[in-house]
Amino acid sequence: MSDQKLDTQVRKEQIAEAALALLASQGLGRLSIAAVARRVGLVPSGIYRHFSGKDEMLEAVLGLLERRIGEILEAAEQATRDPLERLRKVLMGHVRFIREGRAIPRVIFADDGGKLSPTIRARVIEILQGYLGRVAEFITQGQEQGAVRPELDPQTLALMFFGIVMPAGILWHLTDGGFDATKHAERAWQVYSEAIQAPTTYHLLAKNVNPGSQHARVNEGSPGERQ
Amino acid sequence: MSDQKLDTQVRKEQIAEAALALLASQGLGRLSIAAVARRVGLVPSGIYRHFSGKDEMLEAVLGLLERRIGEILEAAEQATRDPLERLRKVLMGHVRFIREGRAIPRVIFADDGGKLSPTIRARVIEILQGYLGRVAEFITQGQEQGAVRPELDPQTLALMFFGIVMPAGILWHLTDGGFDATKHAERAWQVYSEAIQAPTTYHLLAKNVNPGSQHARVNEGSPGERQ
DNA sequence: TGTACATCAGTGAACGCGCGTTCACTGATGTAC
DNA sequence: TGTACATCAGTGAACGCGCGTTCACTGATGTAC
Repeated sequence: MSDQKLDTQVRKEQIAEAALALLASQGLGRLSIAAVARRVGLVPSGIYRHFSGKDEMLEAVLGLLERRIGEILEAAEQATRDPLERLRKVLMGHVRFIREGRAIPRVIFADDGGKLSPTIRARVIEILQGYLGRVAEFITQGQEQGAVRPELDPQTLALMFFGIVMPAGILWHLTDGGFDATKHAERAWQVYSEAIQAPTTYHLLAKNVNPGSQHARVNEGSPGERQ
Repeated sequence: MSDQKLDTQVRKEQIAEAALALLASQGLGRLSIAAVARRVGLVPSGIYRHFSGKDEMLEAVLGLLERRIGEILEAAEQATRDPLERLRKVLMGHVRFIREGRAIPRVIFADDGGKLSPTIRARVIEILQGYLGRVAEFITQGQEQGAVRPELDPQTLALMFFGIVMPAGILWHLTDGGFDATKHAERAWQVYSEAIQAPTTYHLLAKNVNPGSQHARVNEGSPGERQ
């Protein structure tokens, strides 16, 4: 069945990668050893050369998922210093993942009706809370910079942010891609960002026009067009 | 196993009810004939006296679920004429259901990784869209009455509303009730309702002071206290 | 009111299926000489 | 460079389990006389 023998370290990664790809369409609970083995070109029992059992494989795939989520967050952090813009980038990153059939939301929200072992379940919670914590950090940064209303609870806003992604992902999967997740995300983002934004947002333009300035002007086009 | 023989009409309802109760902890895909039978005091094969197969049973349980959701919406409609207040009541109704371990969100969002038959999947979409449609109606009413910003898309707002309930339900289940869904719903509602509210909300008091009036005043206490 | 019968809800054994897992094996690969 | 051997990734048959489903049966219930 398999073309060649491979080092277990390489195979482990291959297997985790294959499992992650399958998660997009199957959910964590329904992911089978057989399906993963088939995708990687092995016979089901071959998986046991690299993992002691299903749970150990799931832990590997969750670790991979965690890294992928981290990558979206880091990409957003590196793309801009504006916290709101970072959040928008994260949102769009998620939507892209959904559309590409990659797993992120499916795993986290499917939750699979208690089929998961306590270990795996705890790991899912850990990843979800880690994610929400980092989104909340973006929001806190926004508050410190005066871009986000200071009276709002970052944790609540983080979960509401998640509440934009999740239903979009579910509807997208449920309708086999018929639901336009991108459009929803864009529209919802407009409502969301306006809701959390502090009344005056000079600082937002400040970074574009003159990073150090506290008093840039609003909506007057590109710097060169000033009258 | 069973104490008595019952009319199939009665049993059908019992079975659907038992299945709905189990959905809260199991999700639609993992719901087993055996578990439902046990709960209703029958042997697994006994279910087949009343339903031709699992799918027919699931259709019955989805019908019941649809009615339950309808009840929440109707209770909200009868409780008040204020569209925003109606939405708040719907939200709190959902949260109560989550806390009582009743099914609504679990079923709809679990989506169970493609395990569902096309018929059942279509039915889930139908119920979800019916629900979202009615929430969108509340929002449209709010716009007509001037309570909700007219430029916002009702469908988007409906899905964002769903985005408050869903993550709360998932976290609640995932943490075995450790997550405070009520508190989240209340905080999220504050953000959400403020975001969608039209800047001036005269009409809100109008209904309390004088249902027919277009020009009631704001924030001056009870009608008797007018100066 | 009492008896005979048809109906049909409920039973339990049995099935095929996919699953996770085990285990004795095979044979390609890398290493020691 | 060539040979002998140990290692260990990959195999395929077999298992127990829970699942949905079937089927011949049992026996309580309601009805006809």
